[in-house]
Amino acid sequence: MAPHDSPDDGTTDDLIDGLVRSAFQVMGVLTRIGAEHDLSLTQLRVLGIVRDRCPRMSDLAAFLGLDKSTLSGLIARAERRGLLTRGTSPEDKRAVVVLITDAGRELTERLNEEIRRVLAPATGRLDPEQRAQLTQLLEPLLSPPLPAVPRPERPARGTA
Amino acid sequence: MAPHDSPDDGTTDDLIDGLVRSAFQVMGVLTRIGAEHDLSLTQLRVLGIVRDRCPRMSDLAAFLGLDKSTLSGLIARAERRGLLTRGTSPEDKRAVVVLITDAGRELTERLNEEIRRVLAPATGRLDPEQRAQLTQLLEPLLSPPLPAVPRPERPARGTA
DNA sequence: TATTGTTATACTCTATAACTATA
DNA sequence: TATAGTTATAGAGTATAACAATA
Repeated sequence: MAPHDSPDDGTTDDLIDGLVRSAFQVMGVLTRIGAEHDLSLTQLRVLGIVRDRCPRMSDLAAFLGLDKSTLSGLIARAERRGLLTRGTSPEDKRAVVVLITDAGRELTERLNEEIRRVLAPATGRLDPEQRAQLTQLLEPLLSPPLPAVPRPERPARGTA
Repeated sequence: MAPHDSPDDGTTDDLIDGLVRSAFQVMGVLTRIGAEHDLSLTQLRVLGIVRDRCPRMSDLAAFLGLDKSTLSGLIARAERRGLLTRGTSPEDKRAVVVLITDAGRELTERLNEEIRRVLAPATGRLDPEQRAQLTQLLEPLLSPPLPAVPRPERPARGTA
């Protein structure tokens, strides 16, 4: 009867169904808005991450679940468009850090506004109390984001 | 102060942040599980849709937000692997309907089990009551799925 | 020797344009 | 004439393998 062999559930299967459907819907919105600005979903995501972080290539790749080589191409294309820049870490001369440019930051802002605007009809179907409640219920499910370290402040004592 | 110029909000921006993060997380899981079976995210999704529907190519393309030509390739690859078949509509000789095969259905079942298993640690962080509540709060945000019409029953009177 | 990135290669995903067949 | 699909083509996204530089 039940979709699988858990004792009593049903709540879990319904929840997963809702989460998956909502995920596809959100991705649809992000994909469309990105496409209107010639950005893939991944590039949109990279912009959102690099907006307040300067991650190393390898950390970013790991976070995104992509191979290093994939990231090389992704960053190269964004760099060619003037949205991102590569910098070298003072601590490790092998490492490359990804930095957002002013143009990239402006585009990211515009993108975020559009996302809020397009999603507004949906989120508006809940009242503020329900929105807060939904946000709270979602929180325990979320994995932690990349630590938001804007820049390495310490001059890497011991290495230099 | 506020991320944009709404009157009082904050609840909306936090909610969107949560929805976007949860979407990327769910997509990450689906992408990984799909990849383990040599399926792209889109193909995984198509299988899930066609599991209990026989949509026409154009309807499926519209629902997925893809061009018809993109879907042709997608279905062709899945057909080559024996997961789907093409059929012709009795009502409209131009139309092609997409049908799942037994192998496709079995794979879809296995995929769904894996998704539930991988997502279990996350959903398990909520108790059943919270899961039901979260599902309910998500519901108003969701667009309707493709109508689940398994097969055209009526022999298309007037055309034949 | 191990790690960080890049490059070369190959395949999938995707859209645009041109085409065929049916309505 | 318009709609449903396919094919050809081209560009982006992706991973694997081989490589250079640094740790």
